Amino acid sequence: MAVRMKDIADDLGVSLMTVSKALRNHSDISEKTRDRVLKRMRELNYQPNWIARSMVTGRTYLVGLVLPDLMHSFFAEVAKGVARKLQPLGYQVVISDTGEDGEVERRQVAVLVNRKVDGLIVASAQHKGRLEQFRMLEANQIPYVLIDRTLGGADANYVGVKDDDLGSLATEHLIAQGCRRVAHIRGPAVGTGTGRLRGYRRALARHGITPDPAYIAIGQYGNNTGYQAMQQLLKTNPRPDGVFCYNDPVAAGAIKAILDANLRVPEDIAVVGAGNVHYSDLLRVPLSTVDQSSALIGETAAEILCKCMDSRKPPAVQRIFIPPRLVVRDSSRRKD
Amino acid sequence: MAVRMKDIADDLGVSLMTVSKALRNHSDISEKTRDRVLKRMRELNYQPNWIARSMVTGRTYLVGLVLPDLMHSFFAEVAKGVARKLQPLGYQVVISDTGEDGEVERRQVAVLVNRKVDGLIVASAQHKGRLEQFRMLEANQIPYVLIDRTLGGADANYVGVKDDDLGSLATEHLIAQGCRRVAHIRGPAVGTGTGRLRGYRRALARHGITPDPAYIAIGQYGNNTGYQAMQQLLKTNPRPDGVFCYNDPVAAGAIKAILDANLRVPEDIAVVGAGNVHYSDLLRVPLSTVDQSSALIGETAAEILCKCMDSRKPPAVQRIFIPPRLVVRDSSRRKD
DNA sequence: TACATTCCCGAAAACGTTTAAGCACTTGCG
DNA sequence: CGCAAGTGCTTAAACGTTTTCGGGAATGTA
Repeated sequence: MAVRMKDIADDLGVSLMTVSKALRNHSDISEKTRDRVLKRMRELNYQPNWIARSMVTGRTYLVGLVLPDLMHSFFAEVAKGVARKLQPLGYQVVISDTGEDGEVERRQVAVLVNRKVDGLIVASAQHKGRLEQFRMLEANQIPYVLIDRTLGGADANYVGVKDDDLGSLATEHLIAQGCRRVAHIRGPAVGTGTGRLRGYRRALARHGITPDPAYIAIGQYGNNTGYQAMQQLLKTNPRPDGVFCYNDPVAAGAIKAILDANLRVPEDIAVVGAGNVHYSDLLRVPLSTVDQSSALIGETAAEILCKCMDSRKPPAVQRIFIPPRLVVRDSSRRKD
Repeated sequence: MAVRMKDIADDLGVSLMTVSKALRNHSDISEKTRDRVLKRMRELNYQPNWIARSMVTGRTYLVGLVLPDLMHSFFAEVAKGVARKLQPLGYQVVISDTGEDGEVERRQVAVLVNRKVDGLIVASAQHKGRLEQFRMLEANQIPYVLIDRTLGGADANYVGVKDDDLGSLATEHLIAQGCRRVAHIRGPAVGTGTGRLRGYRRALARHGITPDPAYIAIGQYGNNTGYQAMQQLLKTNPRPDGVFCYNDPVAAGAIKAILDANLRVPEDIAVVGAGNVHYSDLLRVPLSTVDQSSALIGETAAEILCKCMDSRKPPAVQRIFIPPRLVVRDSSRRKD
């Protein structure tokens, strides 16, 4: 069916090896012969067989991208960033959506390893300490880069924002806008959730505000998490006058709950999210948020991974922290 | 490194073929031998080498999913649906984001074919008639399923809503809500855009309303398309009292434009979108929309593709139309 | 001329699996 | 008893590349 190296070789009266070497610019081949081979390849529209090539080189030019939720546009944008860097280099990206489930993630990583991907980029949904899958990667010499979420104690490549800083930035902003009772709707107990919480606490401390435990609501991952958590916060007395939300979807839910309670945003309660998802300024109240440069995270992770895949010996571990960037919109802009 | 069939064979003193057949439940092997082999496989944690297998069978268990834009949550949800069906069957899904660019799409399809994917699911960004890539797929005997967007004249498997019906449904709804000057912000000139436009016209005709060309605005694909198109519509006199928008992001932009012009939604202008993206009811004005059952589209497409990949001879072409479903929220609900 | 070096090219083996064919031994049947 | 069919396993070849090694011809050097 498809044209093989052998076809070209027979056609030109040279050996298969000459064709193989010519294709890869091996120094062994004279310019004249190489041109002859390359010309014929173009004419016959020869396409190298990746599978046969992988079989012998051990490289597949496949990269796994493991994400907790593609529907969250933060991750979709990361994926675009990764693909933008990797595809021009000949890699294909295999995306796996784990649904924020650590066990599914573990299985998917195993499947990808079995598929012989050359490397992995992972935004892990594992809880602290569940690191077996990464030990396994290291045992198999498969390079990987963590994104968005660090894993406690993992001495691994990482690209993302420092969640402490993100939490501080958002909280400081609310305080600067005049909020004195700043609440927080926190995320799951993975690195990201606890880091942002820590930043929130730190900012409060810096301003001599003692954090009220009742002002910290837990938003499990799900659809209405922000709405429900906010309803809970509204029952406190006095109620908060500012809320820093784990992420934008949560913040959107929170705003809905506030408006449904006949309160105003930001006058009664100011809201800040995180992630700057692309619909943030289309919301009922345009949402202030902390941008994490999702595409940049994807691109940077891809670059680091490339370095690892290209070098025989694993290069020094890199941990790159992209500074969070505050995007102020109506939901936190006090008029005064 | 990894354990191979040969290792197990040597270990058990049988031939490599016995191991291979035992693994695949080939009838040639006695139950006793098979159990012995399978047991040892488990003990050694044997994982078949997909590449070697692909090399000889010609099947990769890779499926390409070509989408115009992962950031659009409609497609992200389709992707989840596809993966949910395919992964349990051992397939991996390779997603390719074309950025709504027909040329990029053509290249990506070629790359995926070269990667020897077993099948393709494509939401094509090609304009009418640019069908070479699909001819190429047919020539290579690679099964494919189109989703969301039909391609004029293509006699291919398809899963999606009938865009005419979607357009009619939305427009009929606006008319039923009392709108008399119904405008339309249309999408690009691919099947989806023209189909919805046709449905819009049909609904107007059914009610004896002659469509005013000035009420049809063109929204090229992009970020602010809905906002700009709506601004254009607001300049007409009399201005429309209802707008059916090509999709939800466009509708969100349109609502923003209306509110910025100090008009009310839905009292002054009712708005309906399409796609029911997951943030639709978090928008400034919760958005009425036409749901396209995105996950179901993905799952159905995956099922059809499986049938094609499993059978030697391509089964009869299937075109499955999923009925659009109206989701009425505030943006089109008139109080009277 | 003799010898070393460089330049092109080719033969053989390998990668891990499946497909196809075949072989020895048992069973079924008239 | 003789032959056909079935059972359980093995051997050989193939899939399309790359890696490794080596060899002949041309060129340079003494």
